[in-house]
Amino acid sequence: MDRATEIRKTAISLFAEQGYRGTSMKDIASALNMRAPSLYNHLESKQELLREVVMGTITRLRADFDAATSEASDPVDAVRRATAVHVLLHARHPDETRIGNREIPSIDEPVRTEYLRQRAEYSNAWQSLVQTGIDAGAFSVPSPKFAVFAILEMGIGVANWYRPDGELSDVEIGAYFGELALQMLGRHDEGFGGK
Amino acid sequence: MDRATEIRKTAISLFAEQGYRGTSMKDIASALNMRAPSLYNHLESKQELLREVVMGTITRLRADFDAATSEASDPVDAVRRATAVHVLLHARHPDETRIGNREIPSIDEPVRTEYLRQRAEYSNAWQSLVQTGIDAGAFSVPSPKFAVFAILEMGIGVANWYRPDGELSDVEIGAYFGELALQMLGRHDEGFGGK
DNA sequence: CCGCGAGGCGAACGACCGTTAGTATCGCGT
DNA sequence: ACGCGATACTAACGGTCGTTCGCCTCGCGG
Repeated sequence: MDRATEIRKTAISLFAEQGYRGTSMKDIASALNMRAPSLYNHLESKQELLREVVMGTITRLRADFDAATSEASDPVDAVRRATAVHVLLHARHPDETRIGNREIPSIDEPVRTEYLRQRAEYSNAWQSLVQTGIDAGAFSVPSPKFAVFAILEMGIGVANWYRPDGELSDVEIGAYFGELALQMLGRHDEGFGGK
Repeated sequence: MDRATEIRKTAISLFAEQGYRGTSMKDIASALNMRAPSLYNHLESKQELLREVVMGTITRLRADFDAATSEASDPVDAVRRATAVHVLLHARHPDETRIGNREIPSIDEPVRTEYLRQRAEYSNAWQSLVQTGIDAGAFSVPSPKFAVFAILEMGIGVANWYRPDGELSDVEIGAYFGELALQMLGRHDEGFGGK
């Protein structure tokens, strides 16, 4: 692993632990037995590190969503798969996703606006997916908009408590939360706790 | 409203919007047409403002939980009430709860450790509540621990999207999420009347 | 063996931060 | 009318920050 990659990994870890503004370039350098000015041989600015993390993560999240839903055979399967990949990304990359959720005020313009736009598009894609399911008669839910918010937020929260050595693996939690999501949407066909 | 209260309200608003470290004493003072040093006639330090917010919020959350569950007649009712007050606090105090969830790295020791301890106790109280329901045969859930995490996180998320002028009021969302929580726990008896 | 680029280093810069000290002003109780 | 407490102000201090600059060393290709 080359220096530039080491620096980025260390920065992500420290940003997640201490916050972006609570982490100095000296902190990052010290963790690699370097001095702060030496970092600038491998990057342009501290802000660049943050930008790479948050934009990379939202891009990855949207790509996973698109892949998952395009593989699905019907709306129920699509929601199950989309929830699973949403949860999986948060379980496997808790540092990156926490930074993306907590450090929004630390992102300089114009990147912050673009980042928020992409997040809104991700949320909108979910709303459309569920609406398609409702139109197809697959779901029965009093307030689909709020149900989707609930599904997304419970997946985001996985980054705060998931531990690889816990009683369920990340894949199992993804499957479990996929079923929870379908329950919350009032899935009509049979299955786990369905009506 | 006296000056001390005005300062605290302004600080909460700015901390929520820009982050604790992204907000300077000058920012707070400017919003009140003051100079930064004048703030010190009304407070001891910037950190004191943060401490008051986060400790006040977790104390309020635990008190509401205790009140809600002690009024309940059975585990199903207790979970419904506990979810409702959890959601209500996050809907009505989004700034304070967001600060409590995002600014953990900004809290100086020893307050941070004490704050995290109180959060853990709140989470533990929820786990116990649900376990009581399972023992009483009211719930059937494959992984109660993770179901509780999901319920708590989906309520925390309300602070990120709830708007007072939305299609549902905060009380309605609290009731709705209470039902979602019971679904997620695989409630055995159905409806509002209990068994 | 030489040259050169990559990458590390100390020094330093300008900006900003939280906070303190000392001073002025205003309004109220007496 | 007077004094005093509350509260605002300016000036300033010590510290930290991100970043730039110039230098030095090291290893490798020719």
